[in-house]
Amino acid sequence: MNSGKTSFSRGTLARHSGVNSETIRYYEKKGLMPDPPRSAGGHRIYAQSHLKRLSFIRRTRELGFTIREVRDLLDLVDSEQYTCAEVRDRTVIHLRDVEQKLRDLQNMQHTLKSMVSKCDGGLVPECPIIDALFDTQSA
Amino acid sequence: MNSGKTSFSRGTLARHSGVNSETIRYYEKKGLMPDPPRSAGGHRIYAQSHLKRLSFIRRTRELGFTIREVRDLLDLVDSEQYTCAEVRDRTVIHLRDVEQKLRDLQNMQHTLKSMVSKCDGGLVPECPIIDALFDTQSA
DNA sequence: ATAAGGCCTGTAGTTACTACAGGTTCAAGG
DNA sequence: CCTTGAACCTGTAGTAACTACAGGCCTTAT
Repeated sequence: MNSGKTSFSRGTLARHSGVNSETIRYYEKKGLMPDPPRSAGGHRIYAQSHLKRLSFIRRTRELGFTIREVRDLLDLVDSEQYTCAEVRDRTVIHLRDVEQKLRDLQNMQHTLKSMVSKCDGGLVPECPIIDALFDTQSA
Repeated sequence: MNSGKTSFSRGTLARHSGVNSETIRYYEKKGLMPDPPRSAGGHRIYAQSHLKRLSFIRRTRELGFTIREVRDLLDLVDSEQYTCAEVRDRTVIHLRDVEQKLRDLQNMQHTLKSMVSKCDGGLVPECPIIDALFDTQSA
């Protein structure tokens, strides 16, 4: 992929970026990727800069940023008027979200574990898990 | 709410269960809640048993079970042929899912934290976060 | 008896994709 | 140069789990 090719198709971009080719079209519609140049027949033509941008999007999505957050981040970068502080602020806000989800999941894990531990896995329909879930008092 | 009322409307059920009244209709369509009896004019009429079932659904959803998993669990309970072992197995499977999500989020948290720590929050557009995200080499 | 509120139905919107159908274009091999 | 099969084009529909209408009927309290 470093073999000097300076332009490529959507499928090739997909392969090199690890993003599904339909998803590339979706990102274009959502304003994350620019409308690329087209061939005479209407096919999209991509360059290295597109690959770089798409990789940014993929990495940012993998870190759990929403499409909207990614777009805002890209808009900021595209404006060329961003400061490091702005970017950090957004990242910190996202980090807080992640940490909240983490706490929620830890609570779930705790509850599930304690339900499972109360259960002897017997062959009868007397189940502390079902009881716990049906019990109106329990949280 | 313990005031002896033996039947109530959808809105009242919603208030008592903490589930949005539109969501009750949705659960009915998805087969989690039964088609309830109706008044002469077509309004749904609910009883205590519905409140109990809906609370079960809410609690189970809060623990991160999918609609499908909740329905399967309810089908099992409704069959009255389940064993404690079956219920525990499903709960353990779900627990594994939760723990995988937990690990993913912990990775995110770690990456985000390390990006933020590399950033001095300066007023210039030279940002280690953006660099990290744009850098094709980084994971 | 009447008016305000709640309920009825079906449908559309949300997020972030993914997967077609039906038709055109590209590129490689002969 | 021509053929052919793969890849591309468009728009739309499907996924999960709700939520929010619109337009109209029912209930209930005064």
